Amino acid sequence: MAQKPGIPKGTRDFSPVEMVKRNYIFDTVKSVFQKYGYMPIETPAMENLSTLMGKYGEEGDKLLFKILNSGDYLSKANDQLLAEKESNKLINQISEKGLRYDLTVPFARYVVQHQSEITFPFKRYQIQPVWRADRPQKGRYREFFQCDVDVVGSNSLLNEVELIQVVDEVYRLLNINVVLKLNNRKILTGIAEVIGAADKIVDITVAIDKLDKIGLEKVNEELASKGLSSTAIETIQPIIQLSGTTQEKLAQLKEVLSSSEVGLKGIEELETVFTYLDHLKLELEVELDLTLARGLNYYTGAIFEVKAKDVAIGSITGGGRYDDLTGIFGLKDVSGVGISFGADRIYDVMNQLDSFPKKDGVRTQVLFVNFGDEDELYAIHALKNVRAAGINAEVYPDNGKMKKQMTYANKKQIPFVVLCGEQERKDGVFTLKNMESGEQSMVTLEELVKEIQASGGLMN
RNA sequence: GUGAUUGUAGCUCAGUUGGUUAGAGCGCUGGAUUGUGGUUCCAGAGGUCGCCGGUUCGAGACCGGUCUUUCACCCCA
Repeated sequence: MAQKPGIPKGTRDFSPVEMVKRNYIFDTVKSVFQKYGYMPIETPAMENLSTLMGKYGEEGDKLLFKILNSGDYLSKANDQLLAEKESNKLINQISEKGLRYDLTVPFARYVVQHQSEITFPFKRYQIQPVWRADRPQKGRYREFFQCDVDVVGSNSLLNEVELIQVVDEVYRLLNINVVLKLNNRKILTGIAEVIGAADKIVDITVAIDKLDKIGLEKVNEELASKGLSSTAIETIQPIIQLSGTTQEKLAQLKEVLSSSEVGLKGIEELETVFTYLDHLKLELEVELDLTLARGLNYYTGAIFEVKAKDVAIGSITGGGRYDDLTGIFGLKDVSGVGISFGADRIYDVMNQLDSFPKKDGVRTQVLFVNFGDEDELYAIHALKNVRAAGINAEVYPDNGKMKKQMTYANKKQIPFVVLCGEQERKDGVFTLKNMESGEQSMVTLEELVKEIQASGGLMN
């Protein structure tokens, strides 16, 4: 009995039509990355679990896909744990590999492992799928592609500025209106310091991140429930509700954080970045947003997030600076900063806005109808010349009915069809049919090539 | 992980309080048209109603479980 085929939850097949669009996104970001001097690398889909575990917080560990050891994976398992169904404790006995959760941690691993061959600062980009075992929902998949650009081995804020330029250029090319939100983890640390709750920084950032979602009152409730005193909550009110221009916000912050060295350092960094951005006069809207926390706990400086203005789908790009990601793997004092473009969400946004280019440049421009035998030979000979002229062309592989071959051309939206049977072959010509207008004419090979090239080739 | 939601032909969906042989549109195949697609007309093929179990004389419909879809929460691209 034939079983119904299917794919795992949260994964997707991509049809030719979708791939053309996806590749357009990949090609666009790649071209920008390369323009700024970033070079490609790739890393394996699976990493050692020890590389992945503990890098994304408790929640992240849960969302890691673990791979069962090969062979008799239970043979080394502890009997007692097995009997008690202690899956969490059993994991490291039955699994030593996992699917990568993002591209940043594998990159840090790569840098440490290849440090002797790398010239710093190292600028790399990486476009590969990542996997997360959470429940799929709108704009969330279990397998999705990230397009990462990172610089490691440089503390300069010029890198932050450059990455913002990359964001600006990518989204201008893709024709998406976005706003880039900028914050600095040092400021968040400073806030926690000022209210004497340095250990609560994660709780505080998570709570204020929800401001525009659940409102001020609920945020304060959450802060209280996490054990913050009412005076502490009182102290950070002006920060949560900061308003005015960027300059005004920074000035207010300076006052509140005057007693915190890290806090002031964070403000200074932001000021520098904003000053550079002012000089560059980007079209991109850059907004200082203190409610931007981002969950990944390895960020130490700048934090970025990009949202589409016209589509509600969550962030489509995110990133930040991490001062010590390579430290865990034994390479100290290498700071890095990077951002990640979420290709799948960008795809969803562009689809909703219908902002993909109409002409894709990849589909077949002309189909040669197959009449078999000597006519077929005549066709493939001409076909070779047409292809040599840079035209995407194919011949129908079987001497099938005309109706079938024409239907094929129609379905594939091939704009031209060439008919060359006995008569044409004897006269050394071709019948060229324009599938859009229905017109057809007898032409020589040269005229055929010229006409297809002149048409721009592609209908939508 | 928590709370909802969906599943009937290749696709989109009807299917009455539980009652004979489960329907439509689109698509597909063949024909009208042996060298002409996208329009039209005619005919045909295609379904263990997601899966397992239960209630019932009788289940596509009701109940339980499971998988799947979509959505919200947590978290995140």
